[in-house]
Amino acid sequence: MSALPTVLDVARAANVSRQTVSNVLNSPDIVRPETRERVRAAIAELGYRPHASARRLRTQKSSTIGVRLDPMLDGISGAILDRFLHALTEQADRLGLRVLLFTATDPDDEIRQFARLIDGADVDAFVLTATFHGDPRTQWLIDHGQSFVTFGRPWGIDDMNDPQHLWVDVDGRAGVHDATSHLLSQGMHRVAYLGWPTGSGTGDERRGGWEDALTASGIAPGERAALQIEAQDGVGFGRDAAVRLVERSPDVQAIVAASDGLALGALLATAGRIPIIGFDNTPVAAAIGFSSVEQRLDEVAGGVLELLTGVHGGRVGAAAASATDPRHRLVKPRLVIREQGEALRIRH
Amino acid sequence: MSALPTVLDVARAANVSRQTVSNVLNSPDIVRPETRERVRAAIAELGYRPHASARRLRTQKSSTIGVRLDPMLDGISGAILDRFLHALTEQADRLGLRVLLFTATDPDDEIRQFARLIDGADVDAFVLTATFHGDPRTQWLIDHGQSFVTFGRPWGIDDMNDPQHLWVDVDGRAGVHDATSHLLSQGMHRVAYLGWPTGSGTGDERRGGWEDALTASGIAPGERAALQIEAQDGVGFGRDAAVRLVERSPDVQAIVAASDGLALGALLATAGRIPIIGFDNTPVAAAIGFSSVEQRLDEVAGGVLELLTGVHGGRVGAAAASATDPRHRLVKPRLVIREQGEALRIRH
DNA sequence: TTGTATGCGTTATCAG
DNA sequence: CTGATAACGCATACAA
Repeated sequence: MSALPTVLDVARAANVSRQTVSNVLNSPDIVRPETRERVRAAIAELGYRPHASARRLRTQKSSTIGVRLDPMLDGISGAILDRFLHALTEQADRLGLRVLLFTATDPDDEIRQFARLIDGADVDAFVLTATFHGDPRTQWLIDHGQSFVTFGRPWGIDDMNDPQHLWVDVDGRAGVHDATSHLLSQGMHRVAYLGWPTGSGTGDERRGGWEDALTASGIAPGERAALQIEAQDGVGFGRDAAVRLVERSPDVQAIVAASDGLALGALLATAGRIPIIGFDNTPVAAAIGFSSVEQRLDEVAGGVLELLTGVHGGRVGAAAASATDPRHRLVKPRLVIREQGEALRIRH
Repeated sequence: MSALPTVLDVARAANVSRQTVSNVLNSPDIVRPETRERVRAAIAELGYRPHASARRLRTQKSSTIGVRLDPMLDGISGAILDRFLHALTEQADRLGLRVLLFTATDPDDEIRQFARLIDGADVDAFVLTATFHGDPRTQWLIDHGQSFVTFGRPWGIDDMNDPQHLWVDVDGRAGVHDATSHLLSQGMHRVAYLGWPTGSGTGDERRGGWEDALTASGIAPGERAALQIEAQDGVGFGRDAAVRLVERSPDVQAIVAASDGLALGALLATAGRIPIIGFDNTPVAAAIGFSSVEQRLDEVAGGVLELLTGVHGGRVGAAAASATDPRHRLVKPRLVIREQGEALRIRH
């Protein structure tokens, strides 16, 4: 049951010294192949595993990444964090890293948690989500020399070039651009955009993608105005806004929305009669059956870990590469097309 | 940056010996108050934190709970794990416990992960979710003397009384009973049930709650048959089934569903004209606006931790109490009533 | 009540 | 290439 084997047990079983065992584990190449194999056999036979805490105590590394579990951001698309976490955990495991969860009530509290986890040597890097303009957390981490990567651009300051701030983000502009182009290419010229109020970095980028596509397609900016409407995130808000939109411009042929929540609202408002494309490809989009822009969270997770374990990543994992390695990464989303309306065919 | 203070630094600063400091931390009551305060002041001043790995090495406890992050079970209600995780992490933190994530592709792989995490002393207890009939994981854990608690009953064998198996579950029967009673008390006598096919423990329990309520209300079992319909989980399946139900029994006055996914389907099928109550109170229910049975995941998380740290919990946390402590816990869900139909009012 | 000695399992250093 | 010795930071049995 208990009484896990230690290096010493392995050493005895293989007839070598304790240190040789350690070497086999950490620098296999400096051990004679014959001995190495003998030790490996003993390890396998005894089912030995290095004791994580002991190793951490010795190496002063926890090989653990701290991730804050947000209090469920926006109702319907809260599941995206879930999927990100899953991808992150899975890939971290392959790199010998663990993922430790923590919670916090607000950014200041989160900073307190940082300090706690660092001081306890529980964690040696952080992954931050839901970054926002003027986020105090990143500055604190930089000031305290901690390694971290954010999922989300450091909106505002210095965006692309801050050498201290490693980040991965999804290219929402490209995603919405693709969605819009797809609809345009199907012959629908009056593609509307249902987005969040101006001012959020993410939201403005996404709207930009729609604008770009329309412009490229030769739609006059003046015409664009009639095809755009803003709403807070949420099914109800989306429905109301879509109703107003259609009243104002009855000839709308399709709608691209900034989120699946808004998309669902638009779908309800239009009874599924025109194509709607959402964002995030949440389970709801899959369940109801409408197209959506998928974030490719596995790619994001991979990018986060790559940055974290890379040259600029700091204390985590094996560093080796040139100093010209990228410090950020923009992941291109993927458009998931679905036949729409099946689930929405309503009886009366 | 680094160079964290150790007990020794604190001891020097407070002019005491090294383990007086340790005592202040672990058994404050055996230290003279005056000294204790002096030590505490030094701790505060230096910003000292016990080194987690060192302590774990010494105590042979990791104070860490392993949780498997499922690959997102059933589309729409996958978010419930998310909320459970959040509650668990938050409450574990208050008990000085950490939550470590891992993933697995199937039960056998999960068992391999168990072994890995145990052997590495990364974790000293597990919380399992999504238990099923004949689950090999629980048997393995029992055989290997590991402590664990499941969120979900060990369906099948020995349910309530297996002394080896600690579990917490939500009383789905009571939840559906409440939902049904609520509708009955509003004067609707023909309350239908849209549930999963017979055979799943969870599903059968929930259906039982509906049957109980109808029976108590004096509805004949024969009449019940016409009011019940089965469907796999999913919005589309729920919609189709609800359509058939209404065709078969046009006088249905309300529907209770086994999940929010099914409920949403029913809502679409009936265009929101009759009250529908779902299960799980997912963000979708909140966003669209229909009633649902809430699982109270904070209660579940609390129960899990209580069992884990209690007498029967094994290696985790402080054990102290009588041997008659409960080995399982059934959490009563809460009915969340919402005004329905606002979001579903469709334009044509 | 406080101090002293010892070991948890690992890895790093340095001698053979 | 291998083997002894020390140290990571903490906690506990024991003696003062």
